[in-house]
Amino acid sequence: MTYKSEFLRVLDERGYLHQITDADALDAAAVAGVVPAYVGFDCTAPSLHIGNLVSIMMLRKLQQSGHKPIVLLGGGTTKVGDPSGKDAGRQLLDDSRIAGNMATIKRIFERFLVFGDGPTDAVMVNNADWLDKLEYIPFLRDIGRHFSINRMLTFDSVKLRLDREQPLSFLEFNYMILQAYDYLELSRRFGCRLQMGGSDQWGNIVNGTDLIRRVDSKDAFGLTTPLITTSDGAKMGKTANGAVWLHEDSLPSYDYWQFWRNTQDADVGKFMRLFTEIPEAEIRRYEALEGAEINTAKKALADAATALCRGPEAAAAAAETARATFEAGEAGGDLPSLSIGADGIGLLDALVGLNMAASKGEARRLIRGGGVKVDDVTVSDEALHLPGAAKLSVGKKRHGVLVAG
RNA sequence: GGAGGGGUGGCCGAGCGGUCAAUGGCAGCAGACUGUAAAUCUGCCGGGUUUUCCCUACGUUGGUUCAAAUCCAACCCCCUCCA
Repeated sequence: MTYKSEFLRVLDERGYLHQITDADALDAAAVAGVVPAYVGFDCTAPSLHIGNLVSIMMLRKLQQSGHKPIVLLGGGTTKVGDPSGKDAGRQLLDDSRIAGNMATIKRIFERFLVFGDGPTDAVMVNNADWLDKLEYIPFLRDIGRHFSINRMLTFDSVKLRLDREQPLSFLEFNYMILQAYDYLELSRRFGCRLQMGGSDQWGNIVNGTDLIRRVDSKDAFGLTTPLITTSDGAKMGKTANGAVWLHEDSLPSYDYWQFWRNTQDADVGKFMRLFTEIPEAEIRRYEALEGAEINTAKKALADAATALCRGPEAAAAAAETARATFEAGEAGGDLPSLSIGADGIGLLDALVGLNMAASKGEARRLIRGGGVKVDDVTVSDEALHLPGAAKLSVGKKRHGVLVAG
């Protein structure tokens, strides 16, 4: 369908839309005036990762098209600890850790959104502000009465668990209620009329819109994004070292750039639409490239995505390091480095020290398998001693440098 | 509270007294081929080391045994049914 509002038109064109509760009404609302909208984020870690990026970009599009983004951090729910999965012992975070995480997370958002007090400025709130104060009996009476267990049991998040005979604690069962309550609270505080999230959030979001309708007799909307997978079906966002973090303290910009550079051919266009602001016409041109030419497109993707998240300078530095390393065969300045003393260092220790191998045993295996190069020459001597500066490589992609001194 | 089933390496899942650091599969890493892609084939895939050696590991703690992931006991947790 064609949308009248800039907001939905952009989301549609760029591939962000999966489901909308009432597309026509939301479209009309977005034409008529400012729509405050929110996305909730967990704050168990000091950084968000690529999996959150679609939602972040969506908030950015929202603001760019003249609406108000609300970033909701789950300080309250984080404190309780998400009981999902089978390992019961996930540690509970204390207030100071959560506060610390929230501070760094806010810095990520500042790259994507404009915060302030204006009508379309972004705001960031913490659901601990209201969840902490809830009183059980009044909450049950005012809110709990609107939830039917029969219906809750039909939601995928619950149903799948039960069908698979996986544990589902009462606490977790209550998550959807708490999330619905968050939406109600934001509706009251900021006039929030839209909640967005990943497709797995659909049930929770719909609960929120229903609750607002029942309690306050107001219309509220929900919108979800498709689950972003790579073209071979895997969830995106993993590298050799784990999650692709958005904050530079958790993942160097060079690695961030490399993540995008290594996108599969088939995903380049999709990722450009979702994670960059390259104009559609230009994306089409990139998509038309064939064979090895598509590497140009991947570099453009990496440049643009890194510039958005890490800033143009970090992106340029990463791009230059990659160029020097891969195309000129030199050691680029952004590569991980390890300084060594006058005595030099053993090859195994160097590999471990540069995080290029998790253990000496792994380093040995890599050497035996012919995967390690020193200054571009494959080595076979595990006991090799490196006297001074050198470039180390594991495979084709992972490089590091030893710096004398 | 009662009865039954179950807890194994990042995940799934075999093993059910020695030959078990533990079959398979997935994921991951490396090699070959390429384009820092995909697919395919090959190798690796707990840690250490002076590599037919030593640690650590099959929910937890004890016990039986020359020997336990495997048997016994207690405890913890999960699932199903009953109350």
